[in-house]
Amino acid sequence: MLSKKTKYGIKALVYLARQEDRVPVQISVISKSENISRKFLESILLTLRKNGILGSKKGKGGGYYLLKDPKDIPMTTIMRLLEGPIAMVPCVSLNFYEKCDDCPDENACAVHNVMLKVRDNTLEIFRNTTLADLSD
Amino acid sequence: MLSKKTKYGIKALVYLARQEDRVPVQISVISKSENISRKFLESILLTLRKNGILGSKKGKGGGYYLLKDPKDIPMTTIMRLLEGPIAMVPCVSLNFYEKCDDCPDENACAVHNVMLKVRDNTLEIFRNTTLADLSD
DNA sequence: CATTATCCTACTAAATCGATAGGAATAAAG
DNA sequence: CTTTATTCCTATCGATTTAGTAGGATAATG
Repeated sequence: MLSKKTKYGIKALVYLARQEDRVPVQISVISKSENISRKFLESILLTLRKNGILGSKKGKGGGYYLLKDPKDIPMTTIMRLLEGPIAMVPCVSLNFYEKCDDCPDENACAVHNVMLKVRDNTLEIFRNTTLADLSD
Repeated sequence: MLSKKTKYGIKALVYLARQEDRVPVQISVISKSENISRKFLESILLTLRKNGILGSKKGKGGGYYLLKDPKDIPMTTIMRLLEGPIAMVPCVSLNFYEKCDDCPDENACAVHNVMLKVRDNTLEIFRNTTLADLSD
């Protein structure tokens, strides 16, 4: 299940992508429009900024804005940043790989093999979907 | 992320599917073979039995056994039973549907639409994969 | 009746989730 | 230079979920 953090993060990014110019948008504006707790959204936007997706400006007229063109931000990037691994088990994760304690041989593991298939399919979708696609 | 419960459950089912005859297998045998905590596995097998996947026999020579042919047990059934929804958001779930609090219009929601696509793909895989496939 | 197994309920420690609180830092406007 | 508006940052918190554990009840076998 997708966390609210990720869901809210995506919604906020879509909101920013739909802005015509790159003028900073305040947290409170997004939070009201998308029905997201202001403080919670604040922490989400902060991590997006710290990871190079958003820029920010303090003080009056400040807010957040996209640093890149929406079509250059794939879902894989957003998901990995906010949600973590895309795979359902760590042993089939590309970016968050971890060996299973209980499993002596990955290639012989039935779970491993189905989940590999699922990951490939999901990854394919996320790779081919950018923030621009979401914003249409 | 897949819970250990689901992962262990699948592994145990595969173990049972690989048995030649339908003789009951004791929890402790499976737990040792698959490196799963005995007590934890006990509770997992219990829910599988309560949901018509496994049969059980008490006392000496007792244990758990599959009630159906492995090829008649699709991953969808196992997943929904142990893990819950297959979808990443409740608003695109077939069996565990729930409306989002924050979302006034599902069809206009960017998150909804990507996740619908992901669900379709994942579902397709799980529908076409049975316990028999996992056991090969 | 003794042994061997599942059955069942309840409990628990640790982690994660979804926030919330409150002030510091900074930028703009007057 | 002061006020106001905003992000920045750290810390905390209650609820829920996860991954078990404990211990006895129940039933089948010999």
